[in-house]
Amino acid sequence: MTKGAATRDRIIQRAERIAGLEGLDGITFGVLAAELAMSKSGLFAHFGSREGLQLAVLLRAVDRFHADVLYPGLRARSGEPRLRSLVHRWLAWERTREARGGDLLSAAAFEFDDRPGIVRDCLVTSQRRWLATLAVACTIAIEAGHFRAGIDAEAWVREAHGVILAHRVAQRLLGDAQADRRAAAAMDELFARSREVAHKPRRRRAA
Amino acid sequence: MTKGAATRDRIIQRAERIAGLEGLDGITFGVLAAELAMSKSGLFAHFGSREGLQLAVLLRAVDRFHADVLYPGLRARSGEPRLRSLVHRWLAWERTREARGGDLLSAAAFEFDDRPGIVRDCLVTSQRRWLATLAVACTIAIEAGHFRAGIDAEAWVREAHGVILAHRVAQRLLGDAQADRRAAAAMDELFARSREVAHKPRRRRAA
DNA sequence: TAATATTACGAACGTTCGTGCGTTACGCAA
DNA sequence: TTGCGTAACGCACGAACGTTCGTAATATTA
Repeated sequence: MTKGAATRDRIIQRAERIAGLEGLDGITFGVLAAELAMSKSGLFAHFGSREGLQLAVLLRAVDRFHADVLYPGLRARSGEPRLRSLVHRWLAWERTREARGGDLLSAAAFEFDDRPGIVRDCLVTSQRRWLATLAVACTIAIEAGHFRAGIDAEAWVREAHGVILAHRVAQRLLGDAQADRRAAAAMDELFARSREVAHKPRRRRAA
Repeated sequence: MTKGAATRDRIIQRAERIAGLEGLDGITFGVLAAELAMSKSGLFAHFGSREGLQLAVLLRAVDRFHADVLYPGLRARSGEPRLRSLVHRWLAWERTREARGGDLLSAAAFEFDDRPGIVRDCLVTSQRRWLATLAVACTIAIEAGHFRAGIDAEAWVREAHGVILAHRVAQRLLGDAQADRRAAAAMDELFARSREVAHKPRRRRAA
């Protein structure tokens, strides 16, 4: 059970890159076979169906997300530092556009929002869990006194989510060269605004 | 030049609905011909190419956006009221999911962010223009004293954009039944926070 | 080395895709 | 009513799609 798993890995890895650029629906056995110098059928046998391949790619992406974002982020000190760590890693993940487009997940969120199936279900589950995790972290930050009392944790998470999504559009579609910096600034602003301190007149920070 | 334009309209209208559900790439002459009880070739003749059809659909969507969001929104009183009108109409447009999925534009923003071509170019142009328009409206609101001085208009627009995008994901992918209300609340919060007033301790408004 | 499971292949299938081309039906003005 | 230009059609094409299947090659184990 070693050889098969290895090539399966190679396949998924390659497919992940395609999906990052063209979307999960851009994955086809034909081009994948050509890129990997394999036969379509040999490729097919590993997944049983196209949907199986898409699902495998999605699950792999989720695993990577956990490894790169969730787990390292959780190691930070509980409360606001942990939330900040999680969110900034999220942003960094989203930013990773080189080669294997790192943002397969949020792209799929738009691609599959109206297309029933296992892929969508899996995507919904993972997204829900991730956002819920962030909401918990936010709640802890509030209870720890790092954040102002009265903050709606779920609204906070939606706001962070919005920053992520807007960043992606700015960077990839609109070609804003400073999208990274601006998104980070927006995220910082969100944190600053949430802190439990006196309400002095705020000054803007962006250039 | 009446008969042809009429069926062309019918075609685009139908294609727009498909694109709202499946994305611009979900448009195919085959299914379109079946739905319209026409021949593929007769359909084809109206647009010259698939890309031509996609472009026509996109342009039509942009026109609708202008008619439903931009122009009515601009009629509001200059300054914060106009900005508010624009943004809430934007949200309402995005929310229109019945039948012809109203959000073709932001879906396409993710679909075409890495796919060169006329469609993408057109999309980029229209998006840039829209966001710039909002930024101008925001600037005016600042100069009119409706908004706090020191606000970064472009950052403000990005934040509103984020609310729109996060709303879409919450509504269509995650199935949040209260997505509409929450997005409107987030938008209101953004406005409240931007106003030029004393900084009293803010209370949350969401449930 | 022999036997056996795993892994990959090649060819073909039925569809559907976008796109051409020659021809027919139709709407409108003379 | 006749003529003409536009609009729509039928048909066919090459390519790519996902999928199936029988078979060859390769690993693994005895």
